[in-house]
Amino acid sequence: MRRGHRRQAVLDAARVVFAERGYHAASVANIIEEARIARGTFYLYFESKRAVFSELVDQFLAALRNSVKGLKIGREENPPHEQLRANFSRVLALLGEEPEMAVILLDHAHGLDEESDRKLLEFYDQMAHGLERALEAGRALGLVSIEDTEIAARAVLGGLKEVVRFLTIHGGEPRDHERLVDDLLRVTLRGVLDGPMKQLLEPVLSPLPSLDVEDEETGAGDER
Amino acid sequence: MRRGHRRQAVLDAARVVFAERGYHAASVANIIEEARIARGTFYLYFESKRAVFSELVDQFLAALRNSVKGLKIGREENPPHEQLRANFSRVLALLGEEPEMAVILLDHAHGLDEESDRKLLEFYDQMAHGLERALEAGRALGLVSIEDTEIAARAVLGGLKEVVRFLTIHGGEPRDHERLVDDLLRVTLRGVLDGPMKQLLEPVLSPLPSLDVEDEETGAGDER
Amino acid sequence: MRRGHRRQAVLDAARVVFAERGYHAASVANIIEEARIARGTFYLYFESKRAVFSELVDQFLAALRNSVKGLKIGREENPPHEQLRANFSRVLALLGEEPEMAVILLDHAHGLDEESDRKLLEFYDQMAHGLERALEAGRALGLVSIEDTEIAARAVLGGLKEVVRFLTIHGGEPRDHERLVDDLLRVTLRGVLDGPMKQLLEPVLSPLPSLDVEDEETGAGDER
Amino acid sequence: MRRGHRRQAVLDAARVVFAERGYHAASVANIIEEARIARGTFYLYFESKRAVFSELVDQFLAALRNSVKGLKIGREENPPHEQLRANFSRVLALLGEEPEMAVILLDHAHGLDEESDRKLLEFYDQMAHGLERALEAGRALGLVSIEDTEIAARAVLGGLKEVVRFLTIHGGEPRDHERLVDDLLRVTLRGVLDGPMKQLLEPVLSPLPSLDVEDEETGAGDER
DNA sequence: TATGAATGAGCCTTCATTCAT
DNA sequence: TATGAATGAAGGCTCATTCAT
Repeated sequence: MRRGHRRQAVLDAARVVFAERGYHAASVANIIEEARIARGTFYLYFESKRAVFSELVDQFLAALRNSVKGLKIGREENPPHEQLRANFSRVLALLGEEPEMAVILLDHAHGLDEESDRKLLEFYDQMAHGLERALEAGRALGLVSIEDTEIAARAVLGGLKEVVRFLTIHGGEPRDHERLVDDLLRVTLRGVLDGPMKQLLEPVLSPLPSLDVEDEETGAGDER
Repeated sequence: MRRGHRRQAVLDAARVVFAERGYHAASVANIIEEARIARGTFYLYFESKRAVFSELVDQFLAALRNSVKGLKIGREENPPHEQLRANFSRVLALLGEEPEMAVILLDHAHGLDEESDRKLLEFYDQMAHGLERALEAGRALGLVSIEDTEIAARAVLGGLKEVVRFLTIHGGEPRDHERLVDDLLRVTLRGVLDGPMKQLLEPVLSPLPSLDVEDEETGAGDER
Repeated sequence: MRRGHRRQAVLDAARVVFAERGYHAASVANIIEEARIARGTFYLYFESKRAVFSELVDQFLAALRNSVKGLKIGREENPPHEQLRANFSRVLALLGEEPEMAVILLDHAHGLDEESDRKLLEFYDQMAHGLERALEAGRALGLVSIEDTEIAARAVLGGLKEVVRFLTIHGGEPRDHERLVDDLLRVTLRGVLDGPMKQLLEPVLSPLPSLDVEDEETGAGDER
Repeated sequence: MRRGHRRQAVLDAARVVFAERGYHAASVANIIEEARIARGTFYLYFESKRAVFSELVDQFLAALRNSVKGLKIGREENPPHEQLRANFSRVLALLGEEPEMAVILLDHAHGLDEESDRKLLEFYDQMAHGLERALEAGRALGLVSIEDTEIAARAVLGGLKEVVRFLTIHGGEPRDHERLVDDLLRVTLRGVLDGPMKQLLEPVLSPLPSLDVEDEETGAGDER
């Protein structure tokens, strides 16, 4: 059996097992059983249980990174919202294709060790920063009104994550891909979008979150 | 030392240790060291390591549940968006006050056992259903346009979770509470809000997510 | 509460608990619960769990010893077999009155530590020696034919023990005391064979135990 | 090292350790030290400390059962007393060959858990029932006079057990096997009384166990 | 390269005993 | 004398990793 082939088989088995049981509950025994190899063989291809896990996560994070393109603004480029939509679509497609990795990433990749945590944090930071830059660009163009783009970016990121978790882990009813992308984009963008119509919207939006000075809800009584 | 006092001390120590290292990396040895008690004393108050963890999570979930009030619609009630804002405010305040529990809940409470997973899932389901009902109510009033309220609710929930994770775990710069609540509400509501001003907004929104028939983006470029 | 009274209460509780669960499965917690005293109180009266157990056993062994009288031969004395019968009767009565102690002695008093084992061994040795001396006296009088009186004594002792175990632990149907004593004495003194056919059997039996020189049974085929 | 070989080595070590210290005082540490294996190796072959112990006992009980043959009556069969003698001989030989198992069985196998207790009790019940059937057969043939065959069977069983205990645990002087078997058989079948004086004694003995119909001893004077 | 028996550090838990009140 | 919270030694068991074949 070709070396690379065997190695991949271990990765595949590990992915299934980790997704099913999480990092700690998954034992090397489970993995070699799934991969139908001997104990020692496992360590011929991977240094440790942690190493397989890390490789799975690293590979997948790389794929996710690759599926996200930085927004480019220019006459020849697609309009920003289309670029954003394409990113959403690719990311959701990737996660949909690899539900095991979605589970692993969302539920089991945290808190294993400093190194892994750092890498994961870095990844989400990158994603968030990408979104943030897009929002800031939007602000510069007068399309985005929200000031705290860092928070907004995290919220958008979190919305994506939770929807994926809902669909893959919670067993939510599968959605049509295009429609799902649209819905997410709408929820996301209509929240931050703004523009020349802002004035018209104000009557609707302003009563909402006490944006205005004369709004006197002191928030008192809201604490538990 | 009063019995309840000592028990609380163990809970406090456990909270710190679990937040710092996660459930598995945290040993009973760590907890009793933090609590400065003997090994046996720990088991005087808790049946097992799992039991302390569960109690921490259960208590906190209960507090979170209590901090969320179902939206009531009526003349004497506050307007829905204010009720929603109050919920956001209370939840964020609670999580802000107990950052350790936020860490535990968001990063370490998954995948420990079926029972715990079920409880956690149930909790998030409840929160999501609450939001969903609110959205559906909004739709009935013509305020909310998005159809897939289930997805929208999950997205909102995820936004909240991720922002909390960002602020407590990723070490994001702390925000002013009121402003944070406002921002989250804006991101959330402007995404789902709709109403009489919709027509005016269409020129801005319609090019976005291929809502219109004549929109010809075939989804090309979505492939990964 | 008088000191002795309280102490006795602990002993009583311990007896019940030890008989029910055995030495190891019985915890100090069980005993104090049964005695309805506090943990510390237990140690006011006894040095250790082992100490209570030892005291129970020692007391009972003493009682057993007291119930056994050495056989006296003389004109004014009862005939030996009556003295033996009386001993059997008293021992069985005592064990019957304290089934818990019978259980403890027969099933749970072995192998706890060197010291206790020695005492127990000593006790059984004494009992066996008493029987042995009786048998030897019988031999001197030509009443007892068996040569290995040590083995015979142990066999008799074992018969007694097993019958008691059967009646108290195995839940054997209770017997009428007098009849039981008689039966045990008969089995012991005359064996199980009897009846009008006894004389006829003698020719069959006598070659049995290779008492005779001309006995040619090679015993071949009996080994496994 | 062959798998079965290592497993047997663990069993051997465990047998020695359990016989020496009893079940509770024996630790897995003791066993692996005796077997000169690592901690984990022990659990490679046995599920638990209890499991090794049970296997030892179960195996030995099975061997004992196999060494006992039901008595068969018929022209071609050996006479019953020879069959009985053969059984005694085989059982004693087996116990003599495995003194550790004798110790374990007699002193340490009680009271560990319900399941084990049940099995042990069952074993002794089987042995006792075997003896009982033999006695009943004897009664039918007019060879056995004792009525309470259940008690008699237990007494015989107990005699055997105690003699084995004496020889293996109490450190009794080893006996010649054939002679020992004979002696036990004699004690069992004919009791300890014998000799030319037997006939003379009959008038003395017979009033004892109320064998005779016309015997009117009311049991007076026997009470303790 | 492949195997799987062997290893041993480490963890959770129990429970007899102590001690401050 | 009585209490019961606190103690900590000790033991059973798991499982990632190693190594001889």
